[in-house]
Amino acid sequence: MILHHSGRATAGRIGILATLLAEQKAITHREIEQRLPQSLQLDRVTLYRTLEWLVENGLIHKITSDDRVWRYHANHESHSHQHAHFKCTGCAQVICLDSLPTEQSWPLPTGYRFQEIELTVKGLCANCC
Amino acid sequence: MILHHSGRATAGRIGILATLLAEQKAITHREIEQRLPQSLQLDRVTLYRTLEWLVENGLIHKITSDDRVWRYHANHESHSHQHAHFKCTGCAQVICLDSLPTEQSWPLPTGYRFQEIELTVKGLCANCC
DNA sequence: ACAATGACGCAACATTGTTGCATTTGTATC
DNA sequence: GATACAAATGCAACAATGTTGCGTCATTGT
Ligand SMILES: [Mn+2]
Ligand SMILES: [Mn+2]
Ligand SMILES: [Zn+2]
Ligand SMILES: [Zn+2]
Repeated sequence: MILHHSGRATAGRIGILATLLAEQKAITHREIEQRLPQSLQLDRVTLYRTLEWLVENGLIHKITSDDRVWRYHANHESHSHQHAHFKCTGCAQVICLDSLPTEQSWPLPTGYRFQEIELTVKGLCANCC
Repeated sequence: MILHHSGRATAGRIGILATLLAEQKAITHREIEQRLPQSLQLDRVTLYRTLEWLVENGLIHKITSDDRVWRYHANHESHSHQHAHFKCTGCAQVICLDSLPTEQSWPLPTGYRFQEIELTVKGLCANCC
């Protein structure tokens, strides 16, 4: 748990990051709240702001989804900065796929500039199959 | 404007579909509301339900985004059922890319079943460059 | 110990979309 | 064309997720 970043290493930040590190999949604000220990009951807003801070400092990343809910996941070294995700259409679980969708230049209209790619594979997880 | 589908060909449905057909890019519920003619002032809920109906009947498709807003676009024959999208990080505009992201089997964990792919390229449009 | 700055908690708000239900409208049948 | 039925609409209330403002508390550097 290295927090050599702009800002303070508070109990909340450490606990939230630990929670995310302990999780294989990407989880929602709600799920994080539920997993936090009794000793770490913090306000929803603080949780939102802490997650934002962890994202800005490159310790976690967040994933958009079609259910309008952000999911958060720790930045393990195993997967690169940019990677694809899988979302189960049965249980809504989201996992990170380590394979990059290749930055093969996408044929954009002329004058358009490429920045990044966002790729989600949908299907059924092993449990929901 | 062929509406040989389950349900009625009401003024609202025809007007909304016409609005979407007249648009190059995918637009939001808000934007559709603004573009509707004076003679077609319908309730927000009706608009939501009509859009849902148009999606179910395969006349339009909707696109998820990181701003938690659905964008809708008519199903022109030019782009296939499955296609990628581009979102401008400057003006939030979304267009459909006609090139398919290839259904090359993504390496999912064992036991997982592939259903579909959702791909958004982000960058700057010609105006925002 | 003190002051400055950052983090936190609480309340209120914003946005987007959904649900229930009564009323209206379109369509098939007569 | 009138009638009956089902579908579509309008309105109000609700739900879920996330944001903003601001006063208070805690951490850190001096
Ligand atoms: Mn990920
Ligand atoms: Mn499209
Ligand atoms: Zn599942
Ligand atoms: Zn743009």
